[in-house]
Parts: sequence; structure tokens; C-alpha cells
Amino acid sequence: MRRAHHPATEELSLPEVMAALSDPLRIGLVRVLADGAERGWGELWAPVAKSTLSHHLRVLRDAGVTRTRQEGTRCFVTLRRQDLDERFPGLVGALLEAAGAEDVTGGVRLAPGADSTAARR
Amino acid sequence: MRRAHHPATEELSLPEVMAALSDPLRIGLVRVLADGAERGWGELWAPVAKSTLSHHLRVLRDAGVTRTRQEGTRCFVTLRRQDLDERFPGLVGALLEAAGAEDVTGGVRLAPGADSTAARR
DNA sequence: TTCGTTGTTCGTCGAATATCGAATAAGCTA
DNA sequence: TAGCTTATTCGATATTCGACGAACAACGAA
Repeated sequence: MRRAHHPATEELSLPEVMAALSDPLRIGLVRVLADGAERGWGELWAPVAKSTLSHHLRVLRDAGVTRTRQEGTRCFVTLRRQDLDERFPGLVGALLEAAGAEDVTGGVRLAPGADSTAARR
Repeated sequence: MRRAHHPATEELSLPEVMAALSDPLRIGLVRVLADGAERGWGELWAPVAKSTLSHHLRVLRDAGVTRTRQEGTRCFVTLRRQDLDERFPGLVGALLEAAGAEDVTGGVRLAPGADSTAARR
């Protein structure tokens, strides 16, 4: 597992961020992360193969929408809300509001059984 | 030239609108239209073949971002700002602000010589 | 060291996208 | 009617994207 790349705040590209946020599944992931809590990979459930979920998380990470932290063999994902708001004020907020109104989830939800103890400890 | 389809306000899809707004050239078109003025097709210049420009305008139109009005053999394009703001409050504003700050144009600009008299008449 | 767990990466597929030039259709104009 | 202008559509390519299963790498545990 190679160390993931995270673009700096100044490197965020508007078209790239928009593209990352144009997929229902990825919008669903952002919504799940919108409360600011750090979520374990295993907590994030989507109706796709895990390689596909990994792909979508990578697209979000590469665009600078999320940050991935590794802890042993697990990783934890957060929304880079502050960075995004700094570069693109209001964009994420408007997206979340619209996605809430339309109920765009992409089938993403928090895995029922998964624990997020590491994030709380 | 077939009559173009325009989705109703209630039919606008967030992922589709986001996708339409994830291309630099299309962001540039939206910026040029952002003042609310109706622009003639010939006024919209971009560094691509006219068939490609037509394609991008179609993507925006199909997503409900712009409206095309035909007058004889010409057509005029407007931004559906009100419809978009109603469905996705703040989204277009945030996009325009961010695009302005980043100076995303996609190479789009108003054609120097082109007239927009029909729109003013 | 040998497993088991956990994400990532790879190879592949079909669908969608971006691009161009040529052909076309629709409406003016001569 | 015959041409001209204007934008769309078509056909061809090249690229990207989303999806899957399989293989892999990294780490902790037995």
C-alpha cells in the first residue's frame, strides 16, 4: 500500500473538484463524511465491489476532497471541509444542501456493524 | 436543426449539472453568460472546432444549465440562473466565485467582432 | 514465520466523452 | 430557385471512466 498523495490547498483545481463531485456515489460519500467525523474505511458501505469503492475514494482524495490517514493496515477518511471552503467558499455547502434535498446517496451508507472506535479513542 | 430539448426545473439532476460544470471550457461559457445577457452563438468563441463548441453547448443545455432560443438560423444562449438557484441554491454563485478566483476560462471569450444586436433589439 | 485482515493496484471490459472534419438541415437573400 | 449563412448532426478516433475479480502489499496476530 503506497503512501497516498494529497494535493495542497493551493493546488486544488476547480474542474477536478467538480468532476470528483459529479458522481452520485462520490456525492454519497461526501454526505456521509459531512458531519466532520473521521470514518474508517470499513464504515463506508456502497453497493459496489471494494476495488470500485477504493477507486472512488482515490478520485476524491486525488482531487483534494478527502484526506486519508493510515493507521496500521486500516485507514480513516475525513472530508477536507476547511481547505475546500477556503479555496471554493460555499461550494461544498451548496452541494450538500442540494444533495440533501434531492437525496442523492449513490447507495452509500454507514456500515451497520462497523466500528469507529479508533476514531473516537 | 432539430428543436433542442430543455429539462424542466424539477428535472434538473445534481450529478448531471455537476458533470456539466466540471469542464474548463464549459465553466468558461458559464462565466461569459454569467452577467445574464443573452448571447448569440457567434459571440461565443472557444479554441475548438465549431462542432466541438456545439457539443459543449449541448451538454450544458441538456443538463439544464443554459437555454437556447432559436431565431431564424441563429440561436441565442442564456444562463438559467434562476432555475439553477431555485433547485441548487448557492451552487452557481459559488462556482462563479471560485472560477473567477482561479481564472478558469477554458479559453472561452466573447468574439471581438461579433454583434449581439438581435439580443438588444 | 505463517496467517488473516485490509485496502490498493492491475488487467480488462463496455460505455461515455472530447475532438475533428464533412455532411446536413433550416432559414434568409438574391 | 439557387445560393449563403448558421448551427447541428454524423462518422471516425482517441481517451477517459466505472465496474469487476484477481493479485498484491503492508501490517498485526498467532
